[in-house]
Amino acid sequence: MNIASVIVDVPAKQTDREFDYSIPDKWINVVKPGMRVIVPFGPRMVQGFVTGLKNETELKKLREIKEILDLEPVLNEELLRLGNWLTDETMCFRITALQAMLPAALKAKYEKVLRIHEGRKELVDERVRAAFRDRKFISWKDVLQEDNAALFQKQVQKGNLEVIYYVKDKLNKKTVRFVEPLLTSEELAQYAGTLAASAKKQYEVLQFFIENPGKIQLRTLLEAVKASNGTIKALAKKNILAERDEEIYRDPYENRVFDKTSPFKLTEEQSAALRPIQKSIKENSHDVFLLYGVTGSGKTEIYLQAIDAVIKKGEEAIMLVPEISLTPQTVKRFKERFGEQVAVMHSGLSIGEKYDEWRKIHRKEVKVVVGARSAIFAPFENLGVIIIDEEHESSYKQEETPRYHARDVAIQRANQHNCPVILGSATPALESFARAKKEIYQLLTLSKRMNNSQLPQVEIVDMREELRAGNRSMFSENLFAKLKDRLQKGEQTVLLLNKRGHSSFVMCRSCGLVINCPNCDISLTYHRFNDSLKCHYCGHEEDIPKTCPECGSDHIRFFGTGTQKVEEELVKILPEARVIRMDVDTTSRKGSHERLLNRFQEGHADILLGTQMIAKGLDFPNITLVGVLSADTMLHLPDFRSSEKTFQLLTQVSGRAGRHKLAGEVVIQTYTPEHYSIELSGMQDFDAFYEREMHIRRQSLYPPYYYVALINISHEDLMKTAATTEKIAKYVSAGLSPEAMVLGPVASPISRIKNRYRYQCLIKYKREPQLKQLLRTLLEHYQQETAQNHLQISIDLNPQIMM
DNA sequence: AGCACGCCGACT
DNA sequence: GTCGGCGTGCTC
Repeated sequence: MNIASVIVDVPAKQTDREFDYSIPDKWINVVKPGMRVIVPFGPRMVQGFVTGLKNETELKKLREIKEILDLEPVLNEELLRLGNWLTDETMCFRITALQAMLPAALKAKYEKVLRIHEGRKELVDERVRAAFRDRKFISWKDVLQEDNAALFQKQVQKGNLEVIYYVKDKLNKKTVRFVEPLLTSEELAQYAGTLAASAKKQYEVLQFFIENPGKIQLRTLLEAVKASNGTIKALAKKNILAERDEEIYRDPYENRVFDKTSPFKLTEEQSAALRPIQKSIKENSHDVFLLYGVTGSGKTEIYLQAIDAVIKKGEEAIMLVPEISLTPQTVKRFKERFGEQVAVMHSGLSIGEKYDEWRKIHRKEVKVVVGARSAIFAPFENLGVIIIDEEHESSYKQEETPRYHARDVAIQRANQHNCPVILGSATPALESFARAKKEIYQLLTLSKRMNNSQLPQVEIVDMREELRAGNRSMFSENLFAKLKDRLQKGEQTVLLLNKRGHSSFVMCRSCGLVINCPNCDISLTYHRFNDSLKCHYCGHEEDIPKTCPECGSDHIRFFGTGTQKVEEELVKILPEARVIRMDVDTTSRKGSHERLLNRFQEGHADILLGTQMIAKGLDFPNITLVGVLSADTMLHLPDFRSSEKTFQLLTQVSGRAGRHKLAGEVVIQTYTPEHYSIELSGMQDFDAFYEREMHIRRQSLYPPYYYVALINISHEDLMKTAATTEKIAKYVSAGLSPEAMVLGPVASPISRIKNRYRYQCLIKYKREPQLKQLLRTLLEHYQQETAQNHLQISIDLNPQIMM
């Protein structure tokens, strides 16, 4: 086996295949599938993944693997297979799939630098030589910044300058400096006696080691003896002490003590739900369970006990949680139960921290991973269970390539490992519930809350009537009265507003002009924080115009309501209330999410005001009121799931109230109280909602009755975009069976982003075995135009959002 | 994706 | 004649 098949890190259609490399003799039996290597590719060096080994190839001449990056494969056999499955399933490049399964730290960085060719210094153009005066290497990137790039290029052509291609790891292993004595305590004491009288600090350090033998972290030592680095250095120089850097894990949860908890006693309902899961774990059978339990019904305890059973069996568990509810509170529950056996993975960690958590899994130092979507790729080898909490959450679908859904990956992996999958939710995705009803999934139901607490009382307030009654504020009489009441009682309130920023848009009252983003077809949002207008899509930022750019009038006004504005309003009407605002703006800094929640939990605030991110996972006993300021914001989005999303959000947020001893109340403000998703979420009646929504889906031919695939096309030129989409729609339509429907072309809901026009067409189908092949041919056909970046085509099978 | 190679128009 | 623009094709 002296030839390796390698997938190179060049995400392009033409390079999306294996390339063969010969393995240098010294590395035969060292190189294994799943390892990262550096290989020459054309004139440069690139990173690649070894996918297989073989003895023969059709090629006459092979180039050699230049370097091996891993001691152990980073992808095991199962994950390599999963990579192929992902590639096929999401129609991405193989390299993209492989990289998606690994932490970002393992992705290569490339650098191209120039150096004067040895012995040719005199031949180099003097202007170029001048640039090299104070350095040996010049980065090609820097050369391009300057206006004499051509000069350098010529020198390269002449062979006077050498081009070196670097492949660097993003990988940084964190090290900490340790100090340890090289002598025994007796020898140290003896030596201390010989020290000069002036070397007081050195004497103290030696005393320290006599009392505390063994290695110690340098920083701790310096603090303990109040010495400086120089003292240690001096002793090290005399070979009394040794300094050494040791690799450590960054522990995002260091300095935190988790009290060990034991399994709670389950209610009868919980036990009944856990039993079939345990059976499946015991028998290694690949079952998919849908754990359908109302908010507060104790799903987490079932997860914990299922994981416990898996650990006892010597196997491993993956626990997926939506990104926004991966709160310290959630993590705590798992750390408390399983202690050091838990790794945590979420976007709040730095690249290095994520890498360290990943390594704990890779080195089999942990048994459980709790994480967001990408944790589904945790490199465990004996999976015993995969759990997806809040399985309906759209964040389980990755919105960039590879566009995978963690639920599908979970089922695929569990199939390979012969282990069960548990999908949990109080408001399952329609697709999942339908599958449970068809007995593809096993339905487990929890209909009662724990602690015997009742589901909260929900009141729906018609804001149109409030307006008619002369109340123009954003709080209805009812909600305001209840807010005041809680304030008096010292109980807490959660207020949900599904919009960030201050106002949703800025308009001129004289001519009606709405200030739009110059690059995107979307209105700019006012941000009070720096008093500016911001585009949420391309990041464009500008000052608020003093006068209307269209008509010159100064009647510029803010419309719509954002969390910032509500906060200001609260200060006005309830000045005594202490408010914590949580949205993307206040939680962008690392750990701020946690800090705000802690403050709320500890009772330093009366009202928690926030966007969607507060709807999940909060479990605070003192919350007795939940207010939804405007339930309809999501309802009118151009998306066939908008009713489902609205129902889920309202039901979830309602579930935050009255989870413990105190009873909870919910006030939902809306302009469309008659809408079934609002009405039924008020009754917390998922089953009725399911029936109602399924009926609509059947009539309108949407999932779960039909599959959908979305093709997005973008181009700088509007006509070209429309024309190409038209052609694509025709082509797809012709290639599919008559039962399939192709809708469009239509302009995307946001018809322009970053100066590119966007069109889409939607395919609805039941069974089209040739669909993927057809789409692949389509991509191939436009390959040239997409390679030149004029045209972008993205295909999303089972899209979660229609933008 | 890069990068080389090659073909064409514009300039010393 | 040569420089540099971009279209074309290749990378084990």
